[in-house]
Amino acid sequence: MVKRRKPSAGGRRTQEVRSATSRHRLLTAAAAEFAARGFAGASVDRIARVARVNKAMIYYHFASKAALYREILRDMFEAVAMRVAAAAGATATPDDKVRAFVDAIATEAEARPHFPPIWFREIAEGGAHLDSTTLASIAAVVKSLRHILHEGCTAGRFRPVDPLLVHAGIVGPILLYFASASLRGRLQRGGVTGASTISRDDVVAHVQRVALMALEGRTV
Amino acid sequence: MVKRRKPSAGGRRTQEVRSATSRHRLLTAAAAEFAARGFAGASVDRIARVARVNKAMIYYHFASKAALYREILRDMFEAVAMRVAAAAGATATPDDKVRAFVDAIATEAEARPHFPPIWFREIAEGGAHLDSTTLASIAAVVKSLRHILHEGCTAGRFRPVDPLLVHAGIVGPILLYFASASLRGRLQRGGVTGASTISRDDVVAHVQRVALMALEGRTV
DNA sequence: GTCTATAAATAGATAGAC
DNA sequence: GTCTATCTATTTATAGAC
Repeated sequence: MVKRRKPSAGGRRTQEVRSATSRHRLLTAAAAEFAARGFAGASVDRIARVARVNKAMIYYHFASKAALYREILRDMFEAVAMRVAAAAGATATPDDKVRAFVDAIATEAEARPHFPPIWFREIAEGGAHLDSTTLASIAAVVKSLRHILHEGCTAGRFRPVDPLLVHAGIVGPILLYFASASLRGRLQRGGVTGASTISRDDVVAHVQRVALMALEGRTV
Repeated sequence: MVKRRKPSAGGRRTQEVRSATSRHRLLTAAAAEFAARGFAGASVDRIARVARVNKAMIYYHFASKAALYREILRDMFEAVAMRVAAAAGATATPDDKVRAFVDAIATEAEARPHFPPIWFREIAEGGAHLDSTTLASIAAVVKSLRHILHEGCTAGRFRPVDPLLVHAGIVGPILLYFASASLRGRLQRGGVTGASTISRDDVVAHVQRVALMALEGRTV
């Protein structure tokens, strides 16, 4: 998923493996740091300390703090775009493809705990750190969804709805659910009942159902 | 909306007005800074510069950077909780109350441009800066919604659905829409069509419709 | 690939004059 | 209420030894 770009192209196998470990540890620690404090608030000292790697190694593997952050974003959205494209390209009914789209978003959000917080933060700053590659991945997600919706329309199953509205109706709740896990815990202790009894499957099933209802012909 | 708490309780009228202006300018600048860079990334120097106020004034009006941030959070969520409580307490059908709830969230998100980004960021750090007052406001929003849903169930209009699922289905898309305005612009220029043609009313109407469908008896 | 040492700028916060 | 000046810690990043 994460590929090395810079260091010695002709490096020996051992070097590559060692480098991958150090690089990978940095990426993991950095993802947690960026999720918890945002880009501007993240500290490269702290990232290096958590990764148990010398700080100078950050600048050996990456050009800058911003480049490290962009690599995390690129990796995150590439993975989402690929999983969503697989859902859209499969052989299935439009209904099942919508369900698969919802599941794909949830699966990525669950597999990468730092994805929902980082995505929220990147939205908050207007996508300031998104390079063209990552922007293309995000666009690909919307395009996959539009493709699914168009198929559903052609098949007479869906009525025409703006893909971005459907996208917001799926991604918004899913990200909110995964990003707010710890906050729900605090709310529940504060008297809001039924907060943490919702499971991942409950949320996915609910969002799938609601998305499909929004796409059907009926109007409230 | 924002009330002074600390400075001289017996202050003269003129002082209070002067103070309110300086304080208000700081709060406005700080909200923009926290929205754009997050709590850890925000700089009190920059806040003071944008507010055209001496940096030391921040510590005259507020105990610390954290206290300033908490005051912004408190104000934001108090306003939302009040508007939502008004929607829940009005004389109307359960359906109309759900519509009013959606509209209340959208109205606050629109009136305070820094609300969606700050809310996203605060979720991203697990509500680390939420004091008990603000936590109570957030809980009150969920309680208002639960009250509306319960009324609808009693009236035989709604089937029982977890309020937090409905909450996520409303708040997630609305915040996503308002927070991602500038990102949608970039996506559209990158080839995703139909991105910026969606209006506030489109989103509100869509979320209202979808929320009500989710609450009806039918199952997909 | 990994380390130490350090440069150069900026961070949050305070003291004290007016 | 408002200001200047300043303390101390931390920031990103680099130079250069090994």
